[in-house]
Amino acid sequence: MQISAKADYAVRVMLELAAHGPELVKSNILIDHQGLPRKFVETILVDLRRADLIRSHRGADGGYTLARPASAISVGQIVRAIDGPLAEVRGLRPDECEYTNAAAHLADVWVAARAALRKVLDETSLAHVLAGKLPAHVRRMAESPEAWLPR
Amino acid sequence: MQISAKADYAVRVMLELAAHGPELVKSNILIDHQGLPRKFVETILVDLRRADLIRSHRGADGGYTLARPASAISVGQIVRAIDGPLAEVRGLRPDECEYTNAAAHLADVWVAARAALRKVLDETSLAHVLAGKLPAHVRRMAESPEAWLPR
DNA sequence: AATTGTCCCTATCGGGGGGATAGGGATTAA
DNA sequence: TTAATCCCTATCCCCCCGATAGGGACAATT
Repeated sequence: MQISAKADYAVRVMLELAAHGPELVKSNILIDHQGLPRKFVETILVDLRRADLIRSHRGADGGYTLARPASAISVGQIVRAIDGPLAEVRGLRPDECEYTNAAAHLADVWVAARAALRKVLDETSLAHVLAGKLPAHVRRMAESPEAWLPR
Repeated sequence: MQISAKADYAVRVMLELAAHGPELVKSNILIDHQGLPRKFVETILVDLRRADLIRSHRGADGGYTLARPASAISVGQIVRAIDGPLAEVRGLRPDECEYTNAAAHLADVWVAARAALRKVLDETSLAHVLAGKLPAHVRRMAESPEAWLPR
């Protein structure tokens, strides 16, 4: 149940692109602004382009830009492009899991967990995060004081 | 964002224990009923005991039993005992993450995601899963048809 | 006290993947 | 032609995941 460094980096890079609007941004800018490891992020940028989340331009005056408006790209899409489907169990999607005996209803729990994640990650766009104005139900989640307590 | 095999196995073992009520259950029974790898599950049982989620008894007529009633043990507690804190980012809890520039508000998103997970996993007990009667808000999540669609 | 059945501990393994780097090739603009 | 940039492949290290082996500790029975 952890979020990979790669996915975290990917979202940060995308946010940095969103902040620069439609203009081309060089990888060095992204990397410096967020303080990320160079070569590693380069491979992430390739992944993001292949997932059609960003567009690239080579040569002098090259760079990267979002493939769509920041309001049309969700955090969930980015995480999925990098890490694969949300909340997999032993390499299976939650809905593909089959359980017997006492565990018969366990799949329902994993599916609910995935749905809960989707409600946050798929309904929060880069534009939301950039502006610091999250959707109401996400904001309520993040604002609750107990959400910030360790467990 | 995946649920480890170890955590999945742990929950299934716990459910099997819950199904047997307060009586001692031998590891072989648990393993056979759920079709799990023997030696691997033995190490999981040790972890669960150290986390004070189960009690064990050695010798002939030994076995395992829940440390508390099934209604007082949540799926979240089990997952946490096995995999560590929910939704960590680069080994840090979401609330410990610090971001700058365009990513300034990203921590809010990770915290919201964790809170969403907690709402499902921490409020669903073994008794709920065993009976197939999940808490209302979890059931609503799991029942939504789109929750079962891949993305 | 010997036996038996169970849990318990440590060590180990193969494989894979996460995080990261190196080096150079391809492309574009000037 | 040159310089800047993205792009690709390969590689590295290391840790962890999933899983196994073998034997030690313990409790009950006899």
